Amino acid sequence: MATNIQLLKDGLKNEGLRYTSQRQIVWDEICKTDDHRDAEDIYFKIKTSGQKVSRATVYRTIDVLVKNNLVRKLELGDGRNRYENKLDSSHHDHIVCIQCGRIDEFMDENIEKLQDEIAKKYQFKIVRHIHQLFGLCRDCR
Amino acid sequence: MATNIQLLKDGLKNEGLRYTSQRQIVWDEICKTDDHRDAEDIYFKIKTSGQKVSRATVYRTIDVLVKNNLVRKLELGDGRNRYENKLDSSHHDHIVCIQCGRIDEFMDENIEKLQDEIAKKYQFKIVRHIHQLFGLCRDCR
DNA sequence: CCTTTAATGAGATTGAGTCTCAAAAGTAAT
DNA sequence: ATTACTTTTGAGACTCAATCTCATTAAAGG
Ligand SMILES: [Zn+2]
Ligand SMILES: [Zn+2]
Ligand SMILES: [Zn+2]
Ligand SMILES: [Zn+2]
Repeated sequence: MATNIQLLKDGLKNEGLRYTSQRQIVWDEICKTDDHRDAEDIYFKIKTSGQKVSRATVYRTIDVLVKNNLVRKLELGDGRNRYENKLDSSHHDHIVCIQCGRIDEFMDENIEKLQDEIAKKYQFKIVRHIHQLFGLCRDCR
Repeated sequence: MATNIQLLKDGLKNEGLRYTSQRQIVWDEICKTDDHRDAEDIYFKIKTSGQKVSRATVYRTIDVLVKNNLVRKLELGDGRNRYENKLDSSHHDHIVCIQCGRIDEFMDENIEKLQDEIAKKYQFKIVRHIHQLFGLCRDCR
């Protein structure tokens, strides 16, 4: 956890931003699990734990963390963004159960390479991608 | 265009739904271009053309068309769904310019196959996927 | 400390999309 | 056509995630 604090401090310093207790609280909460949670979840977890961070600050801090590459934003296309810490996870994409909400992670080096080739073909300089598979998990079929 | 009308009538009949002038107007508007437009765009295009279809009906009709496989919904993760007609286009994914909004279409048989393998590995039965590449197009670099 | 500047909180606002319910219109049988 | 029944429509209220406003609070550096 000590290293998490330093990660945050360094990230903020790099951007010329200030280290505050609220930002630490939000970052701590996001580091607590490897789930893919939305901002409201994170906000209410903090709230019910008795700590005081406003909704606006939670949203603003999450944006800061995403920009600083500490958190990844997951766009599932259902109107709620999800977030996951990037503490130890390298790049991956997601396979989502439309029944129970279970989210598994996958990473396929070949797909990543093919994406680069597509970018070259269309003469785009890619900065990010969204790749999600939706279906029924083993338990839900 | 005559065939478009029949496509709509058949699609509605299959679902036990009624053929109405409003549904025809919405479907016509979506068939007019091969763009990837959001519901508000479609609504205002109809409105400014002098035809009268309410916002609620435009949204409801688009849903009907998506369910009937006449229209594809595109989830770009920015809070606005886009729609495109499926008149002649087979399956494809999208490569999007984050600067000018340009959307190109791509389709890679190998990626599609690799997705199936991932689904097998994770024991999911896939029903759809989202795959979008975001970056700068040639003109915007 | 003191000053400067950024961050926070409470609540208003936005914007896409959905819901409600009375009125209108399609459908089928008489 | 008339009637009876059911679905669809329209206007506007409502929802929900997310953003914005602005007065107050608190970092950071000297
Ligand atoms: Zn499941
Ligand atoms: Zn993940
Ligand atoms: Zn561009
Ligand atoms: Zn397309």
